[in-house]
Amino acid sequence: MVFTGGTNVNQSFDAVPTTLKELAARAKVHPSTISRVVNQDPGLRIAAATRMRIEALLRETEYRPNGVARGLKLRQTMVLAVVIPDITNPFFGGLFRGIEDGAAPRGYQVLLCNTDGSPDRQRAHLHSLIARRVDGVILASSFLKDPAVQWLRHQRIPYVLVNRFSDEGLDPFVGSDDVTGSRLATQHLISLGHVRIGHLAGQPTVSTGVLRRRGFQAAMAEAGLPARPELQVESGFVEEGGIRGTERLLAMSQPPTAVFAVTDMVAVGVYTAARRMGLRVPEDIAVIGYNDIPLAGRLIPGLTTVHVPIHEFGSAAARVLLEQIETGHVTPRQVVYAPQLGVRGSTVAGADKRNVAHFATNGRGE
Amino acid sequence: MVFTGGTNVNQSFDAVPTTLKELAARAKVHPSTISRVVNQDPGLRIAAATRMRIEALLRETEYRPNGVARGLKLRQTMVLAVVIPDITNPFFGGLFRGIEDGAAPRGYQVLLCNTDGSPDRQRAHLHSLIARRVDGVILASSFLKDPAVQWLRHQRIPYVLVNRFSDEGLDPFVGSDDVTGSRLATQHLISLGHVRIGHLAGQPTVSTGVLRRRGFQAAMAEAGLPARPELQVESGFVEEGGIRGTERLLAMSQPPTAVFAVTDMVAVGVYTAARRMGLRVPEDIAVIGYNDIPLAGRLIPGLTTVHVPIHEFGSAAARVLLEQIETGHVTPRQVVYAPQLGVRGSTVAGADKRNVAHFATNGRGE
DNA sequence: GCCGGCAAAAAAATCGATTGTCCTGAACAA
DNA sequence: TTGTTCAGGACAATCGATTTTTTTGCCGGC
Repeated sequence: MVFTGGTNVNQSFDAVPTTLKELAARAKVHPSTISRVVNQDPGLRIAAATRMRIEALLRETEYRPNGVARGLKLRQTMVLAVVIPDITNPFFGGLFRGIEDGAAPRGYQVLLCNTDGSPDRQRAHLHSLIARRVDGVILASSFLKDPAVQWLRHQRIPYVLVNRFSDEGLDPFVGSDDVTGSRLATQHLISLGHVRIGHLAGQPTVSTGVLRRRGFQAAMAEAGLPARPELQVESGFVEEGGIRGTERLLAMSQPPTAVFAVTDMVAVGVYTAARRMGLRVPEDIAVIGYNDIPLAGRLIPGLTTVHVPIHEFGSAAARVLLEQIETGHVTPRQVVYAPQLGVRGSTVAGADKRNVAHFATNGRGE
Repeated sequence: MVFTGGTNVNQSFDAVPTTLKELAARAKVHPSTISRVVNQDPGLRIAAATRMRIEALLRETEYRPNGVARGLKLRQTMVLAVVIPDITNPFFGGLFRGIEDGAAPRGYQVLLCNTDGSPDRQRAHLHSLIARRVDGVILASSFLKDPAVQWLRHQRIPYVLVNRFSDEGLDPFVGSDDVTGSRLATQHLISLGHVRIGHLAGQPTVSTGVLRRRGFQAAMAEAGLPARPELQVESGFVEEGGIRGTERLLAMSQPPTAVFAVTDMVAVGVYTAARRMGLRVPEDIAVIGYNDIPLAGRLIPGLTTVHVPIHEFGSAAARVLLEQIETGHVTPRQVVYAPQLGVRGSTVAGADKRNVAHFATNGRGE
């Protein structure tokens, strides 16, 4: 690393952004008058000459009211907060874009908080956010029976849970029907003739983990197949857990011929582990994931997965939140999307050639 | 989509978070006294009994000062802002984590703004951020001679440019040496015997685009090879441009045998286009990228690329920014990292087997 | 000549916290 | 007895805007 001191410009921050009071002195009117012009007060009666003078001054100085002072007086900050486990996970990247795309047109900006799955960090972030008086919170990192969510309920601040819930039906929520989705996934594997099917089951502390496992078990039972406990392995929700879980599954005397992973990232772990062990997907082991992140379509073979509208999750969450903010009421509205099966080459050899759809990111920039 | 009204709890937000004044009334002291206890005013002289009474009250009510009021009085919001093209691009995901990891331990939270590469949106975001009185801005979406950056300089607010600069040396900056990096990449291709080398060259409006192209041209010249203009194609910085650019390159009568892509995402586009045209990487076309995003190591074959410390970019940017904030001075400090070549299978067949390093994300959660 | 009525704009209160200054007793010295 | 001194808190100004309330002229009407 090269480290340069740079040219010694060394400016200090002394220039002050203009205040209403200063403008008032310049225009020889009272600050309140300017404020009304700025905010286009409907009941404002003002002499044409004065208005012109003020408007000219506003243009000249490019005056913009101090948002902090405004926030204090109006009791609204025009800031939303998003709390997620980790923005480098593509699922949350897409989710965030959905949220911002829903919030920005209405003038809101968005604070992003990563918890890394730590309840402590989640709690700390939430406390800060409430103290900051953000106008609303979108929480996508909650646990089952999450104390932080219970606390949030009592703060009487608009909030929405996304993807994961804490206590079913008690909170405003946007997500999909995880049981149905995982049943779809499992049925797909069953329909292909798989009998020994493994499940990488997330975590029992998170709703998506529990529900997707439940759907898996339901589908197995409906098909008259045994859902053997040793074939259901906790994996967390990211790649590393998928690798470990796959190693456990494939070390069994009679390993499964197919694996349903609780998320696409876990499914990526299955690919990695299979590759290390010299197994082919889907011939030696079929894999199905959940979420349909952009990466799923890029893997070779393409990852069969349960598609959920990630970006829509975000924009719907923003809608639900803004509705609460604007009406001042919290109806625990639930928006639940129906998941859909997306078949690619990780379960059906050759599917990738038929199914040429690419799930490219809309990414810009570097 | 299923849409449920939810149980009609319909609570309104009437509960008010406690204020200093209310606490003062309860403790029968003046608000200022409580404030001093909360902030552990060093020069505070207070009777033990009074202190106990106040502290008990603080614990009981879980009082936390209103951040907006505090921000107004103290002229600092403890909020930083990050402006980037698109968070769904893995490069920026990693960058953001670096920033947050650097800022959170010091008590800052971070606003995230996506511009989608639009100067208008960038300008709009910056205006809002300044009006909000964020304590500092990290800008990773700037253009060459960017009017928005020039404007930012005059706002006398702490800021740092990351990865891209606007006017070399004029602003605080964290990034890597793009010319060196792209020279490394190009020399690598040359050393493998490639003579007709194509370059997917980003955009001439962005410093990384210009500098990486310059490094490419320099390496070609140093090797006595012609850097033919028709082999240098503008591609933007994401996959779509890589696809289009590759189509143009490969449609030539004498197509290049190797391509240096300005970013890994553009290189992904090369893979996609090559695949569609039935060409193999690296046998028919060698590919090298830039940045070493996690995806690069997952592609098959693995993508040879110029490694830069993405997470470090973020944490260094946070450091530089916080230094400015805390000292109150803006030294246009430049932190420049040396890029390194990372060879994988996209240029050297078989390299993936030797080079088993995986660049997994640290992702948590869904 | 006085008053009502209205246009135009100034005043003042307020949001919630921070912080420099001032006030009140009590203890102690002269 | 009369000051001093200092501990312990109260007061008040301030940050920058918004919004309700008042004030100030000026006009016409009677």
